[in-house]
Formats: sequence, C-alpha cells, structure tokens
Amino acid sequence: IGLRGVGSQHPPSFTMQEQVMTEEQLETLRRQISVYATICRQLVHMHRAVVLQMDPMSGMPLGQAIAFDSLMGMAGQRVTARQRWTPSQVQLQILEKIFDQDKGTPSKQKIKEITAELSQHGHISETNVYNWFQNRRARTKRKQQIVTSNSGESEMDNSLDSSKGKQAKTDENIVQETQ
Amino acid sequence: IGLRGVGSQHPPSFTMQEQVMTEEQLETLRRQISVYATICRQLVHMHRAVVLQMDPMSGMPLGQAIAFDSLMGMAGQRVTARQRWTPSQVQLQILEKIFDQDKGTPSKQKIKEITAELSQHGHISETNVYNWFQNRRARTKRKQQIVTSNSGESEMDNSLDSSKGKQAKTDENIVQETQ
DNA sequence: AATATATGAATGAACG
DNA sequence: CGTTCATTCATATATT
Repeated sequence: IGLRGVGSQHPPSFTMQEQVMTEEQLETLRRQISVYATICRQLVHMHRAVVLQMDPMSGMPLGQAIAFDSLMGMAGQRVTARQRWTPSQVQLQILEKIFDQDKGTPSKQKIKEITAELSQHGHISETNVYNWFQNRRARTKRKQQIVTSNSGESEMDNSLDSSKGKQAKTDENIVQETQ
Repeated sequence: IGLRGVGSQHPPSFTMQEQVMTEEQLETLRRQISVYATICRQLVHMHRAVVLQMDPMSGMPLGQAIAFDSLMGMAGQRVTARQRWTPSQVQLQILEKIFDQDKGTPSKQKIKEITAELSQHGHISETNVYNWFQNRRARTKRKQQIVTSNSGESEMDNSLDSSKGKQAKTDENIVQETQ
C-alpha cells in the first residue's frame, strides 16, 4: 500500500561526488522515509511481541495481528479526521504556480477554472480556492512588512521565514478520502 | 532495499481457535519481522535526523537544493539544534504582564515595540511575539470554555458573551472519517 | 524508552 | 483586504 515508491520516483542516483537534490526530491524523500519510519515503529513493537514468546497470531486476542494489517493502511496517513480542507501536494503546487505567475491577480471567474482543475486531484470547492488566495496574498504582504521594518539587526537573528519551508509532514501523500 | 512483500502477503485470516499458519511459516515470518525491525530502527533514526534538518550556524536559508552528502552526514549525527523559539524567563514575564494589562487588546503595531523591548533579553522576532499572543489568547479562551461548559450547576450567569455565532459552517465538505 | 503535556508555528476560514 | 479566530501539527519538556 504505501510501501512502494522509494525508488520508483526519480531514483536520485547519487554518486559519491557532489550530487545535489532539489527541494522537491528531498521533500519526497523525507516523506517516504517518514512513512517507513512509521511502519517500522510498528514492526519493532511487533517484533518485540513476537520475540517475547508466543505465536504472535494465535496467542493473543489478535490485537497485534490486526495492527499489522491496519498498519499498512495508516502508514503515512494520520487517521485523524480532517475537518477542514487541506490542499494535497499536487494542488498546492498548482496553486503556488498560479499565484506566482498571476501575482496580484485577485482571481474572480478564474476561481472556477482553477477549482475545476484542482478538483481532479482531490475534492475542493471554490470557496477553498478563494480563501487560499486571500490568505496567500495577505500573509505574503505581512511578511514583507516585517522584513522591511527591521533595520540593523545584525544579531544573526533567527530566520522567521516560513514561506515554503515546510517541514516534512508525515502525511499528505496518500489517498484523499473522499466522501 | 526490499521492503515490499511484508504487506503484500495477505494476512492469514486467523480465527479465534485454530491456527492457520504452519510453524515454518510462522518462523519465517518471525525472521522477516526481525530483520525489518532492525532496518527500521535505522530508518527511524535517519528520519529523525533528516526532519531536524536545519542550520543553526550559518543561518543561511539553504536554497533550492541541498547536497546529498550533507544529508547523509546529518543522518549520522544528532542535530541537537533547537528549531523553534523559546522565550526566556524574563521575556515570558514581560509578555504575561503585557497580556494581562492589555487584556483584550490584540496587539497590532505594538508588536514592534514589544519585540524591541524583548530583544534586549534574547533572540526574538516580531513573528514570535505575534504568535505568542495569538496562542495565548486562543488557549486562554479554550480553557475557559471547558470550565464554563461543565460547571453549569448553579452558576448560570457567568457565561461570557456567547453571542458569537462563530460556527464552522463546514456543511459541504466535511469528510467523515470512518474507521 | 513510552507516554503525556505544553507550546511555538502554520494555516483554513470568518469577521468588519 | 487586513485582522483575528480556531484548529492542527511538530517539537520540547516532563513524567513514569
């Protein structure tokens, strides 16, 4: 279920020299490792149970066994219900691209088009798109203001940049539950 | 790395009473799990290292690409850098005081002043201050709601203005997570 | 080490 | 549109 893919995508093919990965590739790698890490934590537990004695399957109230099965399904996906829309990776990329090119474009009827396109990659409503652009613009501007305000702060201040420096979010790659 | 196969194997449908796997199969399974467990421990560590990726020393926002080598290097070491701001005792006191006196005053341009003042006691950015107040307000409110919601016994009058019809109107895209 | 809690940060949605 | 709210995520810290 979530196990394939480590190598299926741009095999980074690193030579031992000075190979460089793009942020995207790195991000993908992170996500995948994260998935494996999750699976692995479970496996470690399971292993412990197994080693600790009995048949993992028959002995206990099949709790462990079941865990393994459902494990695969939830590997990279938080099973927590999502109550608010969250753009998928693909959707986000598209949105960012549009935002960049049409910079100050307060979308209007294009919202429909964009929505239409994005809905091929997960459910989404026009309101979502609208809000997204609103927020994007507002936050970009606010960040700018802050940046321009600080003058000589040579204190090697920590970066408050947060534009796209997303941390690896261990989920958001797999199936988007639609209902 | 051949992780596949672990899950591809249809989980033996076990019943409560009889064991459907032979001892051999079980043994094989154990061995496999054991191996995976080992691999996974490594992966977990690696993942942790990668996720913590940041650069406390040069502060440079690592551009579009990052060398794989450095990635590998990080996997081995514990990047113990703190990647999120933490207010010092002094800063916290000041923040609390300001929060108390200007209670409902959602700071706006005062952020700058506050930041300026606090930066005399350690690293801090306007964003930090902004976030701090946001969180402070939100969490204070939530705590109160919890208190008022269940203590309704004889104190029926101390509810704050509940006139805020702030209700999530998630009527269209609520995703019902079943499981 | 496993779990619980506190909290800085990110972000979708709503308000004026 | 600029601000603010509400919820969620991820990490830091504390506890057993």
